[in-house]
Amino acid sequence: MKKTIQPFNKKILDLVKKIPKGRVTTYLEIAKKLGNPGLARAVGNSLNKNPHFLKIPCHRVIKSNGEVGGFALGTDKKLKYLRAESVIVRNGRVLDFEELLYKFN
DNA sequence: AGTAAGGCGGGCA
DNA sequence: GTGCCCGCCTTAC
Repeated sequence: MKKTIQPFNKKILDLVKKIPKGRVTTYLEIAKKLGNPGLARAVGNSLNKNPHFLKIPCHRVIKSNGEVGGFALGTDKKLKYLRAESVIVRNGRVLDFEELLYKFN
């Protein structure tokens, strides 16, 4: 098996790193940006397996339906970080996440 | 609303 | 090196 697919992860890292503070994005957006919406799982998988936590604000990435989704360190942590960035979270769901959604162009 | 199946990369056996 | 199972999801039944 070859090594880590650079384009895939790199793209994810690049996109996620570009998310402004207090802004969020969805796995779907990233997946679509990568060329295939079906990549959603693979996207989260990479963020989870890869120790990019110090470099990538994974907590700014949520599910496409507004739920914060999961988090390697714990969903509660994710909520905490989001709140710390002025993102209002209610019962695991981001309020007006559509407005906070950072769309890559 | 809940459950099941799906396409994709990564990690471990 | 190859194969199988899993996963921070999405969509359809």
